[in-house]
Amino acid sequence: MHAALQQETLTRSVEDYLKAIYRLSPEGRPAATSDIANLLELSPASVSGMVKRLSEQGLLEHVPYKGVQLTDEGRRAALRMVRRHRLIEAYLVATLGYTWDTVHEEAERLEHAVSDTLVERMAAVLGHPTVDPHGDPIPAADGSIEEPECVPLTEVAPGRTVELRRVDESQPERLRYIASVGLIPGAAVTVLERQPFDGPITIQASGRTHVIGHELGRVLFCTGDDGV
Amino acid sequence: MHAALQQETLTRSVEDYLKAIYRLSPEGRPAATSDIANLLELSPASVSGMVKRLSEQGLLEHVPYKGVQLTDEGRRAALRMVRRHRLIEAYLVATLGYTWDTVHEEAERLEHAVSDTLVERMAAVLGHPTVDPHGDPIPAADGSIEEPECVPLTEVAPGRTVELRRVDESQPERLRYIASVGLIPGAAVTVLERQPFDGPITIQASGRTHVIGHELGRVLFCTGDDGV
DNA sequence: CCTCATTATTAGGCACTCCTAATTCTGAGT
DNA sequence: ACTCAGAATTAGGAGTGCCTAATAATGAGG
Repeated sequence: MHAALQQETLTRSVEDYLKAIYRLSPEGRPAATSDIANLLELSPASVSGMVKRLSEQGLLEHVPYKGVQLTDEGRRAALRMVRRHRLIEAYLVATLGYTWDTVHEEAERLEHAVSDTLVERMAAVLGHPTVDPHGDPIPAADGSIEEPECVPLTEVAPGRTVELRRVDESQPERLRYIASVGLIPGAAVTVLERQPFDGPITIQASGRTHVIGHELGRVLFCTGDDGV
Repeated sequence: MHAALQQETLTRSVEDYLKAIYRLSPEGRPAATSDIANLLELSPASVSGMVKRLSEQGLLEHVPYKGVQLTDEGRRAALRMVRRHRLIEAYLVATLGYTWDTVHEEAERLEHAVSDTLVERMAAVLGHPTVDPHGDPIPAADGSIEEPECVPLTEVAPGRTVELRRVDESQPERLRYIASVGLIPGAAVTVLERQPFDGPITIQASGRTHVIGHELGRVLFCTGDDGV
């Protein structure tokens, strides 16, 4: 009821908290104070304080010492930010020469400044894209979001060829490396070999063979021929 | 020396103060506290406080009870914001369907969020424009700005035909009216009649005749055939 | 079931940016 | 010169959002 009123008055910080909590609570499992503090690079004490305020405002449900979850209103606000962020990334890459390693930082600031009108115009110019440059799905304006069923490359059986859908990484240097190896969303990747005990993975992508670490494999999400 | 360091840390508020003071001190004449308060819609007391802090930071020169001027460093920062604002306006109008009456508000928020990189890319996409949609000159990246010699329409002699260069107005409704009468930058305007005592002005623009109030005439800046 | 490391919260502070109310300064007109 | 309205400043206070240090709760291992 007062959602519309508050929507106008969320501060930059609040928007960041909501986005972080959204990111940290897949399937609505509660997020821990320390994880939020880590993600936002703040002290746990600061997070405790803000969480308390946001709970009182009805954006979060907080069980002290247990964790925090978004309310419906909080989730709406979070998804609005996610939509903005990903559309801005898509727009900057498509029209202003940004690359996927540089676009995150710019979007991180712009997402708090753009109007709904501007976001929707960018979406229209791009033909209403459904994924951002990293392959992350873009929530619809009504807040609905469709996460494709993906598995990390670390779980693809040797011999299988899969399509790379999403790269869950934000460090620019790592992204540049990943792109340099041809691992961009849409690429076909064949797993040639997988060493046991979280060892390296040998793959073929864009016709070349590469050995990648297990840790890197964990951020590369793929769908296979059978839909998984 | 510490200019570069501070550049990174100017807050939104500080940027707005600098921009306001720049606007209020043509030719470096000091700006009055109350004028700044008016423009930013703040109390004079708030302005006094901020002015004191910014003076201590070296962005302003303040003579208490007299007025405030930008230092070189403050002017640089102000011009940077003006450049951003006007380039953003030009970009939004050129590529995202904005009109001159709606673009100011969006730019007002974006100017605080964009990176130098983004601003320069927008400039490049537009072919480095020199004026914004209202005809205001866009400062160069080095801070130089070239104000064309203009006179308000209220000072153009009857019978003269001039070119409308700049419309110094930001209220959307007024801008829509002005555009509806064909008074956009670049338009040729002939002054047919001027009533005395700040009375209305009869003009011809886009082949039609209009009578406009003195107050409106004061925001329409023109250059004539003889350069003035 | 008790202890203790981990995690979270509260307490107390600070910087920023705004406010209203009270005070002080300035300069124009007598 | 003096007064006084208007402009500017200072005083005091509030909300946000962060911090460090101190305290409290949790739950895993002995």
